[in-house]
Amino acid sequence: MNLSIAEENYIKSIYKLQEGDTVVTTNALAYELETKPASVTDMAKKLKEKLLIDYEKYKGFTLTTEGRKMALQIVRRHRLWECFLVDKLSFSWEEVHELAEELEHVRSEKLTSRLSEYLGNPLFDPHGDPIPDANGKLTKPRPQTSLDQSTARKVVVTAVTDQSTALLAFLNAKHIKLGTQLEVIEHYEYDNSIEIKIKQQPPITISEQVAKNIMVRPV
Amino acid sequence: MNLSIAEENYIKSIYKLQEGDTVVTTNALAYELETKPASVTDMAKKLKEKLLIDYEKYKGFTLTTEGRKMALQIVRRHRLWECFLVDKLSFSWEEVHELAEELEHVRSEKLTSRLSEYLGNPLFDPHGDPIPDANGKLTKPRPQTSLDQSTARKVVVTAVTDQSTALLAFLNAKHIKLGTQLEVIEHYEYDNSIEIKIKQQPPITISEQVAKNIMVRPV
DNA sequence: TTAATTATTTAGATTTGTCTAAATAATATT
DNA sequence: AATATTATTTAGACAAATCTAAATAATTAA
Repeated sequence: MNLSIAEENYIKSIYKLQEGDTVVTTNALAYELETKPASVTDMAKKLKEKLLIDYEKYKGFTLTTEGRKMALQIVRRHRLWECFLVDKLSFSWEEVHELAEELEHVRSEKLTSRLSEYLGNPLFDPHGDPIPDANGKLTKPRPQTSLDQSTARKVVVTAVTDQSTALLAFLNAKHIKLGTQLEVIEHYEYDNSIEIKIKQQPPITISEQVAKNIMVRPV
Repeated sequence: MNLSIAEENYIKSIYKLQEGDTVVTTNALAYELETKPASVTDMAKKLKEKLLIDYEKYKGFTLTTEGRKMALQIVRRHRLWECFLVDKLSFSWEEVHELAEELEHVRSEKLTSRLSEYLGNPLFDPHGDPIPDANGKLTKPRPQTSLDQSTARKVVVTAVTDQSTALLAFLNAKHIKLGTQLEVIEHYEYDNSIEIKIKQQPPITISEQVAKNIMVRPV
């Protein structure tokens, strides 16, 4: 099955939005892909035709087994390229998403497996997301909660769920990156903001909105 | 100036065919791009509009200064990716062309310069072709002649001009690659075939056609 | 349960890059 | 120089991916 770049992007986004067995709606997908609902309907017909999604008018979409397989291959390539850019070319983790978005569309099983091998067959990308193996098998994600839900005092940052430039820039300014150790000092119930301390730095306060997008694992 | 992948491929092919100041013809470009002359004419109008080529009806095309600049950037990316695939991912030099053909279209100055740096700012790609620097400056190609014109007895293979799978497979079978040392034993005037010897291997005979496509440098 | 709102789809148009078939220009041949 | 051949361009069509505006279905609220 040979997909166009556009089709790959749709499949990837449906995968991303599907989370479990949720049905993906037309509007949600249009928003995710920064396109119009009418365009999504058009593409949905094509993907159904190719047996990559289940789709009935007005009922939303879910990936078929074949579609999920495709999605996992794309995700695999995306995350491996992110590793490459960070580990080998010294990009910072907030810069790599866009580039990986392009590199992921080079479809070569041989390239992908060689790249993976070269990187030491990593299990997680720089954002902490698991990398599917060649068969599409995902390593169980590390036990993690969002910072606003965490009860532990000492935690490590394992992922950031919102990839917006705004958030990533904010975290960068505060010197918070993957692997950064945080100590939770105080949880203010009034607005759910959190006071944290990073080693050798003065404590800072983080809004609930930010805390929700920082994933952590107890140390 | 933001070019589509199709436009980039046209610019690159015109650059390739232009060699010096030759005017590129519609048919030659159509053949190179494996497309139809009518399509070439269509695209020529667009590229002229964008000031990347000089073009008058029935008179062929040449790149403008701006067009040549674009071409050199694409060529730079292509050849750097070839280096990466061979040096880092252990691909053999005859496999990398197609993959580089795709990777070259990721347009990021930062990625390109980081990649170049990571590879040690190489001056030549695995086929022996010079890599333009960030400003589009080309290193003078190494002094080389085709094997059929070479007068030296001992030579090194520096490049292969014909990238066809057939030739590359042939060379592979004979264990001839970039950097291979050859000793010219005999030049048969009858059919211009050449008898050569590779270290620790029995002598082999090579047709004029093959010899024309193997570039060598005296040792 | 009807009306209002929101979500989704359809119809028809647009852009990019391509094609075939026919027309025209340039070049080669006699 | 007239004719034949080859190269190039034009005209008109098509597929992919998108869009806007209008129509229709589903959902929510009164």
